[in-house]
Amino acid sequence: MNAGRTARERARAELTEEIKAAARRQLATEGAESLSLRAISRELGMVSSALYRYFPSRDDLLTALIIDAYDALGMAAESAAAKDYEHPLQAWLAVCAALREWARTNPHEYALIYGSPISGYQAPQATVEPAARTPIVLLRIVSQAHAEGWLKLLDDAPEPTGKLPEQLDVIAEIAPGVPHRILLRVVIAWTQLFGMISFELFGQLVGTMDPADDFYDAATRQMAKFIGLS
Amino acid sequence: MNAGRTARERARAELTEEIKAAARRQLATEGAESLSLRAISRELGMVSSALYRYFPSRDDLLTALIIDAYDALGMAAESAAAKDYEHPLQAWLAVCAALREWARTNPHEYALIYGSPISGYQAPQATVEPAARTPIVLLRIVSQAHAEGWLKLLDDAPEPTGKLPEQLDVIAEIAPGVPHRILLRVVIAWTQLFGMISFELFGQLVGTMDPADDFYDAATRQMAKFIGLS
DNA sequence: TCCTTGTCAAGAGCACTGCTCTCGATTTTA
DNA sequence: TAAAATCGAGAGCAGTGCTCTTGACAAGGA
Repeated sequence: MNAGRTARERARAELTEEIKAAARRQLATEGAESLSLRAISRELGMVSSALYRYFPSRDDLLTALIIDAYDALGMAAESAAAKDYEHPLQAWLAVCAALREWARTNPHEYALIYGSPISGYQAPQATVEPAARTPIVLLRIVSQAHAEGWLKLLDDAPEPTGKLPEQLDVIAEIAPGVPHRILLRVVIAWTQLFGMISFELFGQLVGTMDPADDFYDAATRQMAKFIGLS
Repeated sequence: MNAGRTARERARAELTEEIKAAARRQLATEGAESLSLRAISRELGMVSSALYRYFPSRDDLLTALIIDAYDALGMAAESAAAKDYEHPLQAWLAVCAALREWARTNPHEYALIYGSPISGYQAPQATVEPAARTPIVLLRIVSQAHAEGWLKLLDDAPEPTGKLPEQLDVIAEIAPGVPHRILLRVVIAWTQLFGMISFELFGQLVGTMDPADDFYDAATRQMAKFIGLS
């Protein structure tokens, strides 16, 4: 990490990390929107203007935090998928559980990436790749399950039409060989998954399915079956 | 509306509406978080402090806007469901389309109610009832379809266990007689629906399923089939 | 009709925010 | 060693939510 380079560059890298750490700390207690550069600089014992040498604007700091959050979530999914499972269904369920677990542990960071976009904030291209890590994990499970002959749809899923075939072709690059009918259902399951997590975290389930443990378990199982993982 | 009452009270009611209208206007262009009381008062030609006579705090204004947004969305769903359909599936699809339509037309108001909760803002009890309008519409369609014998699950959906039975009992009050297995799937479809809308609006689909028209249509159809509306 | 009471907009002011610019001091590079 | 790049500190600007006081006005009872 600190390979060679001048003392200045090492100090800069360290301080950059310290700023992000303080920002994350503040993010956890307050909210995403009330993240204050001045409060961070105060916590770090420096003057607010000095902070702009490391992050040109508040949005740049947010972008860094967003990328870190995507990476952390992707990492959680990947390490859950890395274990050995007898059946791909177990891998699917484990990843789903890990995603929810991470979201519940870091609600504000989850809201940062899957909540409403920050006002006047445009997500830069750099966030696209880390954002793709999580859905890629899900797709790989399905892809591998398909290759090993585990997938079996129990109803006659219709063949996608319209713009869907070419859109699914893009996704098929990650999961080669998987039929479009199944890929479409994976995307549906993906939206269901994060819709469910968001609803739980954002309080939409209060009064009905909250606490959502059993609901989450049942839903992930049924959606796994929905895509052919029985 | 303006029944009787003194001139003062009528003026107050009018100004309250004007403030909300200006806030909505500002909400549409800017974002939810950058909603400024001072900007509103400037637009209305009054001094900022005067605004506090109508809304004690920014949160109170937000609460009013949230309730209005829930009501507008609920209204969109209800009027879509009010038409005559030959088959409940058509009603389901119409309501789903109306929800997406409203969300795409009023993205910031949608984000206000289904996005990340405002930092330090606690949704008051008054928002619960208007928030329930939309899911109730969906449940009524399923309930009526069940009563008329339209519902038919094509796979062997498992019977809900754990805390689910008593949680689904609460929902069953709106859709009496509908089996728990189906109710659970309606909730799953509900989370899928709003997960999909949020993903489209918040830019999570860019690069893959965007534009999402065909995906939305296919997903709503498959989820309708998932709950037994064939 | 007068007059008290309650309501109202206005203005000043506080503490906070993101951000910019300048100024010396320090470090790196040539 | 000298030039160039980088750094933290400080002042300052324009904006924010919110509070408090002041004086004007309308409503309703005597």
